Amino acid sequence: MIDIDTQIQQIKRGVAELIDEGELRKKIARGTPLHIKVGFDPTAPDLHLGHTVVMHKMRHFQELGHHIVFLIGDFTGMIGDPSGRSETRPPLTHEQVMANAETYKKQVFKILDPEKTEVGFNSKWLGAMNAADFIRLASRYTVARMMERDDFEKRYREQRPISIHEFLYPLAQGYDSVALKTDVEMGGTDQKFNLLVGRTLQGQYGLEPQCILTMPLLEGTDGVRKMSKSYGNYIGIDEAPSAMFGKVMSISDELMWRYYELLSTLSLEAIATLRQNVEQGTLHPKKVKEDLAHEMVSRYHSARDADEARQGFNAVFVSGAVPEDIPLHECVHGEASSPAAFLEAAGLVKSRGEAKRLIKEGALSVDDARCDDAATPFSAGTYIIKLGKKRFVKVVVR
RNA sequence: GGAGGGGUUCCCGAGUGGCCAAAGGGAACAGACUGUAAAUCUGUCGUCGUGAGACUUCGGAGGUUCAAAUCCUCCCCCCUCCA
Repeated sequence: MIDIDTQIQQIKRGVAELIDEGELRKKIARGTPLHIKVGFDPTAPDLHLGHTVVMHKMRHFQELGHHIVFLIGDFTGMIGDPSGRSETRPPLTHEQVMANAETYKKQVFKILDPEKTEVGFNSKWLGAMNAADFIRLASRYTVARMMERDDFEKRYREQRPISIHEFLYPLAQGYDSVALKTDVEMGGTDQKFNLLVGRTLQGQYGLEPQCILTMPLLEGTDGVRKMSKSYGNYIGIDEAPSAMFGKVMSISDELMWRYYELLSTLSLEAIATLRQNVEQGTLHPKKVKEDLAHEMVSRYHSARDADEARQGFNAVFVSGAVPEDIPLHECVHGEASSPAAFLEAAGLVKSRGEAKRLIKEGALSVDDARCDDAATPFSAGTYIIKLGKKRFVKVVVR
């Protein structure tokens, strides 16, 4: 076994909070692999870089020889983690859950070691409970303690609805820890409340309370809100190399350091050196950001893809070249062959009016020349159309 | 069950009969500037139309009126307090 101090040191790196270090030391000292639980929602199989922060920590535990349970919350998914935004979701069918689980596996094993990962479903024990069991579970927690949760407290204060079943979510998640006799549960800092409920419930059921480890939430590409699919500020780990590269490049310099800290495998010392060099002006921040983008693309695709993405990025945005693989749109001369018409037909804009506005704003260029004319139909031929900075389409007029 | 408050365009939020496609902010998009950065400045931001203008939108359905997001009726949903 790796000695305890080394383990603790590695485990603590990058975490937001660890409850409680002393307890964790004792658990490790037992010498048997710890049972680490991390829960995932069954509805969102499109993982993004925000999810990977926790996964890397899971990976660290695996490397230290511990046992990871990747728990898919197929039962709790029927409730939906209370956020105030989401309504109750319709329960997924068993087939959907299994399909999502497969998608998860495909993605998470880019980070986790499949040999050392147990994939579980919490419907196994939660689905087996009857109404009386649930009442007994609910009796273990009080409304006052439930209202301590930031989200509940806030919504109550703002007179926004809280449904009773939302109280069941933390309880059910907490019960998972009872059922699995979890030693450590991990999650984002937003999960702290739920994780603590698990800790409390374990005590109520006569078990040794789990340790809690929260990881910082990664901000999305806007640098403000946490990365989330619903905010549209995410970088998916299944995204194409060029898209992934471009999205990383679009983050601010300040945010870049945050991404380095939470996503890169570079040592904290190495990152500090980079930062120092940038601040002293001896290293260009764009280069540093490119390296980060390269690292991400290499991890989820390949080093070669990353090289190509870097080249493509610089070709398109620095040298003004046309990217490869741009969509093709065909139309017939005289029929919707005016700029405004084919922009709409090609799906680059939502309406004819939007196309016209953009053209008026000077966003359209045809074969590298700005085009201000929304109405004149194109004559037969092939044109490379650029709308704004990022949207390209090849138009063939017959 | 009773009393009161509320549901507005992607989000927040103003708007109590015509000047409202609806203030303001945010997001988004475009232009300038750059490192496709960020920040900043400028502009756009319901649909159709070159335009004048037409059409659809303010929880839902009806109604009053020359005219309704604004008034009336019924219904649906949310919140608070009392029971």
